[in-house]
Amino acid sequence: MKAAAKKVRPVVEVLMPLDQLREAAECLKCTAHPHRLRIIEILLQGNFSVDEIASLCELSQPATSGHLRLMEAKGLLKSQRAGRIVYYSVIAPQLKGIIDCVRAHAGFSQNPVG
Amino acid sequence: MKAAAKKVRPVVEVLMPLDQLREAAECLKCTAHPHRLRIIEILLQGNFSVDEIASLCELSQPATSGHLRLMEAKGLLKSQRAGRIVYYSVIAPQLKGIIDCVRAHAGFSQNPVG
DNA sequence: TTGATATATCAATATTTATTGATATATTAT
DNA sequence: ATAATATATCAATAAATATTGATATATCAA
Repeated sequence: MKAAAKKVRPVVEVLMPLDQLREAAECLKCTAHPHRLRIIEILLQGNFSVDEIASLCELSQPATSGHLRLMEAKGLLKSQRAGRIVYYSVIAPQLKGIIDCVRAHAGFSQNPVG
Repeated sequence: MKAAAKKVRPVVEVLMPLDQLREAAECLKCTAHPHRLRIIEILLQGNFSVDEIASLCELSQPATSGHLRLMEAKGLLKSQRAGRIVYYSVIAPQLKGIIDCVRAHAGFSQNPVG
């Protein structure tokens, strides 16, 4: 062996590129809000109008609209107008995974079977 | 049938209680940062010192320490001093799930097999 | 047109979070 | 005690987010 080999720790496995981490962080930040998590929970079960979501969440209409538009702007949701009603729905597949993860670790299970 | 039954939409399945959503949001908010995601990636592969993490992440020492203590304060990590070196490690099981979710949707797979 | 309903936008303030460098503390070796 | 190393804290400014109510727009019905 040559010169003082500096104590080397096991090399870390491949890490995701920063760009991807930034994107992921954006998405996570968007979901990191209790009311938005609830809205996502609801929309994972179907399409709902702003009004329906507002009352299911017990939120004001403007607040609900704000959350929905924020998530739409980030590409997590999409909206579709039918007359005067606007229906929102999930488009980002990662939302299912995030909610599953949240449920899994909150002592809550969607299918209380096991 | 009696009176005008108001058009009823399929009832939404059980939603998580707000308290749990608040907790989950706290945790998500904490992970929703590109450098912290990287730190979590690293710590999921073992225990590392502040210095090691700083250089793996190309972050300053104070910045690294700040992120680590924040995550420790939220109960996601723990630290253990050995002499003058402090090793951090993961304690919150949900971190694995979050990183898996992030990897799954970033066109990145840890085991580039399939 | 008017009125009613559904949704979106704005503005203003409050709160939180990020970022940085300077400095403090703790540990070990001499 | 002093020096060197490893980590933590502080302070100050910047930047991002949340929250609320008032108001605007759009659609439909009469």
